[in-house]
Amino acid sequence: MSKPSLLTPQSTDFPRWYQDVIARAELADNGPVRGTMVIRPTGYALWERMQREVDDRIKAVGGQNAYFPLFIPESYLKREAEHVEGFSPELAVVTHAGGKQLEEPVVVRPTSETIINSFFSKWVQSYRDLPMKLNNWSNVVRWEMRPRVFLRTTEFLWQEGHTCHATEAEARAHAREVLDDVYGAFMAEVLAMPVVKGLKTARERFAGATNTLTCEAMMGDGKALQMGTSHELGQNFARAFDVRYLAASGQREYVWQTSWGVSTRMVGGLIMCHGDDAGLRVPPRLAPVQAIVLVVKDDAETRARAHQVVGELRNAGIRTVLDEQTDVSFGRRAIDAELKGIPVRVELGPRDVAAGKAVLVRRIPGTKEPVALSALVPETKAALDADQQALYGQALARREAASPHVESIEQALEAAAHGWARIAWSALGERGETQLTEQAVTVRCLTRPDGSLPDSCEEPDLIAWIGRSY
RNA sequence: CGGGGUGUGGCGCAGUUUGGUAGCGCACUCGCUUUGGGAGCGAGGGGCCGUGGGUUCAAAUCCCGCCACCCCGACCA
Repeated sequence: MSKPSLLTPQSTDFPRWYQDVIARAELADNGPVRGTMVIRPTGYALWERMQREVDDRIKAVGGQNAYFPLFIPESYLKREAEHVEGFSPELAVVTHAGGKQLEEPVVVRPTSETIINSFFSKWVQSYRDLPMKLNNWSNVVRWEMRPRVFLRTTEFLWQEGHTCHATEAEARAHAREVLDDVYGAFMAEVLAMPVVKGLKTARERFAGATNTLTCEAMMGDGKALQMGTSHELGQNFARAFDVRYLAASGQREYVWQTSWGVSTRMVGGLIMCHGDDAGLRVPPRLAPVQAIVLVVKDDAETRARAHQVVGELRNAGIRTVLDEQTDVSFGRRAIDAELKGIPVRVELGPRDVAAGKAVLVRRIPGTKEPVALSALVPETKAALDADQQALYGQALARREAASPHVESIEQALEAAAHGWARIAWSALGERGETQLTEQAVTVRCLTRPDGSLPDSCEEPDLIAWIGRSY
């Protein structure tokens, strides 16, 4: 029996491949309104795991969860000039409610800086109230021109952190702490995605920010995806919403602020970064299901042994499910597990049970080997650890191989056909950036030559990372 | 908004050039046989062919208008 290729080869038609994986792994569907997304249980489980991991890290840097309204008075958006200019084209505005026209329209939040600052102005009174670090897990709406499932949907789920600090230095340090200890660490350690952490250029900066810090990841086809972002807001919103505190000196001062977020886009990034032609590959530390025990044939002894194996794996702290639907063909079940990217599959049939063994199938390296049942737990643990590292290593190697250092705009454009390029920011400049934009290539971010995060775009000797995005 | 393309059962498509009353694969239902890599055979159910008009004895097919969606750009977590 020949096995047809599961998916379109990703090298030739990557977005199509991506859509295919999403549909066939039962992660999400398109909603009835253009650009909206319905997340299925399998996809949502990935998001839940991400939420939990990110939430833990937010709390570790002092963040507290709160909740703010979905509807924002239109006038709030208008208080910060750059902010309203940046967001107005993509706002969903409610003009009618309760059966009549509203006196003042309300917008469905595209982000919550304005509404949260209206409360900060009440809640922040003294230097003793600072720093105030709030986080809002919410949904937001941005009517984008070109939606794409998970990557850029009209409605998306995210977390948005908003903080107030007494000094500029403290705010800047916090924006960097979030980028490194919350986002960068989570992406590297859990998502197994190496990210370049850098500064956005003025052109790419968030509307209303004084600096935008970003995590950029390379996808399997060489394109770039902004995985998360952390903004220094300066005192822009503090002035617009009158967020002031009484300092120890007795002076009233405006606070210095940050805001930062990651979204369901990370689910898309995960798929496009690690997926292959057989579907998803989910890093073990993230995987909602780390191991699936598959009963090969309808046999009482095999079934009993499989239940026992599941118990042992669970006791060892491995998130495990049992598949004993022997009325569905073996191949179907094996391939479903593969498509969904479950890191380890334990196949157990009568032959294995008789031999005191099981077949350990690892999704990430694609290996398959018999393992003694007595050694199954340690072998599974070792495989999960090794494969988490391997996935990160593969992604990093791909990025390094596809990010040459170049010296001219022509060379940069050439490299951007397949991946990224690194070029001296001084050799590019804002004029060069405009020139790249005409070819749909953008400056993803600026870093120092050693890859660290610069203090500002004006620092000498910066490196511009350039590439295409979705 | 600019440039391409597509609309035909739930999904993916053929049929359109050369009009003759709709077909294939997957999925679904039932039965039997299967189950160590997307099972096989048999029997079924399901479509006023995007939409409005026109030509014709006859339109998925030809003509005119409209609408929707997709892809490539502008937007972007």
